[in-house]
Amino acid sequence: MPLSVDRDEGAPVAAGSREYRASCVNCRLSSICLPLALEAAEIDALERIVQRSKPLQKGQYLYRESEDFQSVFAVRSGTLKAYRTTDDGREQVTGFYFPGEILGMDGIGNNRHASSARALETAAVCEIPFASLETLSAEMPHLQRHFFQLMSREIAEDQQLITLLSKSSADERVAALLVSISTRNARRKLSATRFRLSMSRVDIGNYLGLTVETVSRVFGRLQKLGALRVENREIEILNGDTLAGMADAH
Amino acid sequence: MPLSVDRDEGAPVAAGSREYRASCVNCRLSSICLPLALEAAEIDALERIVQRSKPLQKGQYLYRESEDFQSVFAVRSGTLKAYRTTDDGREQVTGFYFPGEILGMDGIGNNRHASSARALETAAVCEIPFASLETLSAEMPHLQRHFFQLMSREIAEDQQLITLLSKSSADERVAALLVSISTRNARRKLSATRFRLSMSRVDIGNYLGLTVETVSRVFGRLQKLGALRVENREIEILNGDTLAGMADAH
DNA sequence: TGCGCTTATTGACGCAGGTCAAGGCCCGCC
DNA sequence: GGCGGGCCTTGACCTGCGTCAATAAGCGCA
Repeated sequence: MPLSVDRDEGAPVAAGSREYRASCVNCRLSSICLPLALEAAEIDALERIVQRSKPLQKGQYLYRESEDFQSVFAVRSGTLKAYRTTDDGREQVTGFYFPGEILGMDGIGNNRHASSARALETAAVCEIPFASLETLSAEMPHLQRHFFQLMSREIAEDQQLITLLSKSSADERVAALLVSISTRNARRKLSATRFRLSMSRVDIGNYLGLTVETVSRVFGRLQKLGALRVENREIEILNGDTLAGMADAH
Repeated sequence: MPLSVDRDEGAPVAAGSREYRASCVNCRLSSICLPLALEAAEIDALERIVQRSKPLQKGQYLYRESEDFQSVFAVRSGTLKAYRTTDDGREQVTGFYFPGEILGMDGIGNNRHASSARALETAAVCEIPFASLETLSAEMPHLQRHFFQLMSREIAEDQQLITLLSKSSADERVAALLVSISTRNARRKLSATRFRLSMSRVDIGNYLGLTVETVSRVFGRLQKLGALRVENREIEILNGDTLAGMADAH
């Protein structure tokens, strides 16, 4: 039996709303996506620009590299990966995005998506047209600040990945990813110790700058150490301290 | 004889202004730092918040990791490096900043600098208090957009570095850095083919995820290939195409 | 319930780049 | 102008991870 199901995590806590327009007030992810001290009127203005689009099937694109940039997106449910393609055709996964997280911000710079994004499983997103967001930000200082902060954090996270790729061993990289997923799960009130990986070993390896084989061997090693129990894509963290220790050592 | 001297590249084109307040209108770097269609009144408002601080000596800190975040900075002259320290004391250089470029944006996310920055040689910067910038951005849509774009580009550049670290050989990494420096020099109307590296081999290696020895050997190899002439920190690019080819291959 | 495809594991082997060590050179300082 | 310390180079050796290859295990589909 799978440890988690693919439910719509962004669903309103109280059921009943059947309108199409987004309802940020009722969204249980808003504490992650919009941790803002906004007035009721402000939230209303925000909801007016946010659109819930239809769910993406596994493998479907949310946007593609070098397409016109129009919107950023908040994940409601499911997982997406973002990746860029190098001139010679290789791919580099630049991030995994879980419910409550925002993606697409790398396209603002020159009005063109700098990466592609596709669903790793059935996923739903909220679309936030960037032009509207800009207008609204000028009127709502909280919102402006919030987006500056979101982007800044994305920079800081990328720098952490840079450090990881540049300085850490295969074991440390995998440990760091698992810790990251665990932490992000906890933020969403899901289990920090048992979860199902939505990405393949190939994606993990690609993200961490490793081959599939190495990722597989690392899982084996971590399991032998007793830090982990791996069963296909189901993960159980048996010793979080060991894992955390590896993650930021070196 | 060194190929370049350490002059104040941000100096006004026309001499004579002796005021302390920044003069963006006259700054020859403004096309890089502020490529904006701003009204005279707007530029004036901007200048009022920007402060020229006293020059940094080589090795001096502009800011330190985990210090309170107050401002972002634009480089006027010289070069700075930004780096973060991992829990176990290792350093990871996350970027080099040349005249006209902006640094410090990774601190916005949680009001604390996410990295340290220090001068690689005598350097001067313009300080831009972020609180003032936010206020001004709310009034000046162009400016707001400009900063969203700047941050977005920083994300996109970090992603490029991620790809480089994850997928490229030592030769390709070094080639990519040299091409990057060359391009950025050209933007500032300096020679794209002859320049002096302001950073040590250690810094280069650290940035690119390589050891000093490897960097040194790569310089040797590139020289043997006839792509480059290296004399201590003086670089002459003899075959830009070869270099560019290596930089984005793989 | 079985077929075929994709995904994951495991082993054997090679190599790019790390590590260790030894000089040499540049440059600031007295 | 010579002394000292950091910076850079070069060589010899070693190892972690990539590569190649074979097999197994999951999963959608009929």
